Amino acid sequence: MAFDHRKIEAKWQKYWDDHQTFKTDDESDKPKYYVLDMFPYPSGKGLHVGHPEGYTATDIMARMKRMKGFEVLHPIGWDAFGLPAEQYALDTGHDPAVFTEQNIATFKRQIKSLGFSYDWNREINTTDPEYYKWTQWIFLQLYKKGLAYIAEVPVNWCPALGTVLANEEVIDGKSERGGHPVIRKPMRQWMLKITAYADRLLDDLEELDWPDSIKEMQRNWIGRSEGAEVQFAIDGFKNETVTVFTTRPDTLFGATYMVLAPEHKLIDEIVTPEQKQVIDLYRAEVAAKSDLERTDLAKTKTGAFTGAYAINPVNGKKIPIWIADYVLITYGFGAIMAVPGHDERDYEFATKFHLPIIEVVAGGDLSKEAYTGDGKHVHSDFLDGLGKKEAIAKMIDWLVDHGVGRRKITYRLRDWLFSRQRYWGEPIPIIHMEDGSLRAVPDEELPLRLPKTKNIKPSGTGESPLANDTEWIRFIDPETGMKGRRETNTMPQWAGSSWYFLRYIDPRNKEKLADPEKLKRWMSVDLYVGGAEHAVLHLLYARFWHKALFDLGVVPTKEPFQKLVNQGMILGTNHEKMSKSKGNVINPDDIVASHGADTLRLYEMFMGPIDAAKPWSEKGIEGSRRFLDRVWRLFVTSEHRLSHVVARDAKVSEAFEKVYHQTVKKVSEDFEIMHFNTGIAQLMTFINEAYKQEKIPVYMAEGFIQLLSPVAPHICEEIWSLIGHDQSIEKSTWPTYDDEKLVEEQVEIIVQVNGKIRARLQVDKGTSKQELQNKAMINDRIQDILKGKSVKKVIAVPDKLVNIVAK
RNA sequence: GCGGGUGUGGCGGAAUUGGCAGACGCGCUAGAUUUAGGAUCUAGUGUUUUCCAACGUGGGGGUUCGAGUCCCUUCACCCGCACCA
Repeated sequence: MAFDHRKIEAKWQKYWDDHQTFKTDDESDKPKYYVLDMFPYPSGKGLHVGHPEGYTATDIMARMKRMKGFEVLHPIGWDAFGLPAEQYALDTGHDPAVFTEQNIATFKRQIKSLGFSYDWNREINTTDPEYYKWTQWIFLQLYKKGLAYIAEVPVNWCPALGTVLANEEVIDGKSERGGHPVIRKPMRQWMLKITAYADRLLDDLEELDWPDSIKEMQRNWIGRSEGAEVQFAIDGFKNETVTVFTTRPDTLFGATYMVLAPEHKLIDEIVTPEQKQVIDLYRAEVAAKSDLERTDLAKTKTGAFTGAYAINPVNGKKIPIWIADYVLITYGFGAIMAVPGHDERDYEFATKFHLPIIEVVAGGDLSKEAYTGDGKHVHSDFLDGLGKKEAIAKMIDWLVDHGVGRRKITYRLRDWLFSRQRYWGEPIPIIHMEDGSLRAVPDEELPLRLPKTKNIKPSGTGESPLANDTEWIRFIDPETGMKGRRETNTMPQWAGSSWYFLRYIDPRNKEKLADPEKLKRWMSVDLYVGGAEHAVLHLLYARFWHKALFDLGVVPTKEPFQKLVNQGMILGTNHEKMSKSKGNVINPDDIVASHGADTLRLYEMFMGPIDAAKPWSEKGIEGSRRFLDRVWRLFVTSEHRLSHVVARDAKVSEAFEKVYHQTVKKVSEDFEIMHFNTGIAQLMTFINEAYKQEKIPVYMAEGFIQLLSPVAPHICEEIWSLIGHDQSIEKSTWPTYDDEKLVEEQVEIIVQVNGKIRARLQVDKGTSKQELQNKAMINDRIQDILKGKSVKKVIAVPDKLVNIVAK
């Protein structure tokens, strides 16, 4: 009889709950292991099959490490603020808090049904005031350190909806809901100065055990670029200069014009009356373009001449100042010196508008294209004859000496836009006083609670719905009587997820974010598993907050996540991304009901490497179930007793004994490096062999069940108890293997002639090269093949092969 | 365009200090069992070929006694970034 997964899984899930089997002991003196899943957002749709993949991987590690003698911290919680709940609330008139609570209940039920070994005592929720109290506290620390500031920045404003939209809510310049036009509108926003940490975020990547692709993406995102800033005087304007950033100051003699971004604030001042109309027209044109169009239409360059001229500081030449949208206001100084001879974009622009192109680095053919390579400088006065590197250094020295420039590093990374004009987020604990000053809410008044309110509709002014709550925003200083108004912006979803891994360590602490001693014990996270979609934003924000907290002395490590693994996506059976519209979605609830949680866990780990994208297969999941059935039938009788095949004094062949020890070794090693698919394959091999045995010793049955238990814990607990144990298998010690049982006395050697296998030899292990060669040469078949040929060379590799080269 | 990755039987995938390609699973074939089917157990299963054998890791080239693995080149697909001066 096959095992009854419904009964057994429910039984052991209850047992684990009742016995608090997975409760983490802070007092333990075992070595620690902190294994973490990325913070789930409890969406109304519930779990999809991608969740159990990462969760099973971490659960296997957690369960195995416990059996290997580690004190394991394996927590879970809810990243529960966010847009979908607010949108649902708007659509239905319900309270997002209630909706969120229901979603969490669904997620929790689903996660529990999969039998993950979380310490549920440490469950946290970002929407819990006891949690967001500390999110607000961290914000205030950043504010006090000067890392949070208010700036006017353009946001996605939708006049029809009367609200600001997140980037992902804007599709082709229209609102995702309703298809209303969205414009870029400057608004006062809270910003976090992540750029102050750019270099450290970049440098510290080196020491992290993360996938190279993720590190590379972070490097590109930060986009550090070394060069120089150069000041250009403007002809006819004594008090104005334009500063540009360039990575190629050595080409300054080749600068034949200058380009400002259309949003550059100097344009209005310097534009000549004759050109004003052209410029205004062009700027209007650009403003009408969405970001997408601006980059999409990048094929042909556009621009307009201001009529003004800048003075090239190095040779005093007048060069025209243009504006063009290929220069971005958000990068560098929003202005460039154009060197068409040695920059492809400038070349294209200069060609189109018939601007002069001068060669200052030899080596290319400027009649065809820009030359961006290295070479000797020409037409460059004091740089002539120098290569790129020396020329850059010399030019920077010259700029510094003449007070018109200096070495400069810029970053692609911009400061973090931290405000959201939304209700369902952490309130920013700041009060705007009527005298214009800002006041931080005192620590002892935290948490600043999100008010319960019926009206979470957009305020219409671009402020968050909190502006509707006149009672909540009003503030009067009890001492001075000065009035103030609470900040109505809330925090983005990234806030709560930027530090949650710290709270798991001490989730109920009322005095502190977490006890420093406990932080010291548990940080950093030893293994962090999640999807690659968080490669940049979440992982960069969390690293930034962590470093700021490190500087404040709150946390003991400068990086939060030592090892990171991205699980690959599970595709539909048609090898395409699962989506409702394609009708290829697999619901884990259905699989748990039909095949069981153990089968789902096993199958997801067996499908392929953890980090690869893999298609789902109906037949595949059945195969995994079949394997568990085979395990069950081997060890358990139809009367639900331990099979008589398992015997204490069973004698087994050396060959089978070897398979067992090989299995312990391979599974232990493979699981340790998260090669679950190959480890499981070895478990299958063992069962295949075990089926051919008359008797199986108890210790082998136990060892096998222990090895399988991290993957399929319910069935293994059941068999473990049938073997006669009265404690959870979790409390047992991971099996060991005996190296001596693995030693081969004889090995098979292949004999090749010219690289082709012609014979096999059984020889003693460790047979010398010379002897191998002799044995190979006297082999009948080899003799046959070598007839009429002369041996040129013989390569012998002990315990592996002999290769005879013959002509 | 730039950066990163992947490419192996009918399918998912094994194999890395360069040394027996295809472990394990799915599917398929045969046998046993069964009234039958399903399930189960056992064996087989890269391609071509009567045999000997030859061929075979996206394509082409190279290094080597020996290449899925290293180098060059090329193609296809996936992911990320996208005028970053």
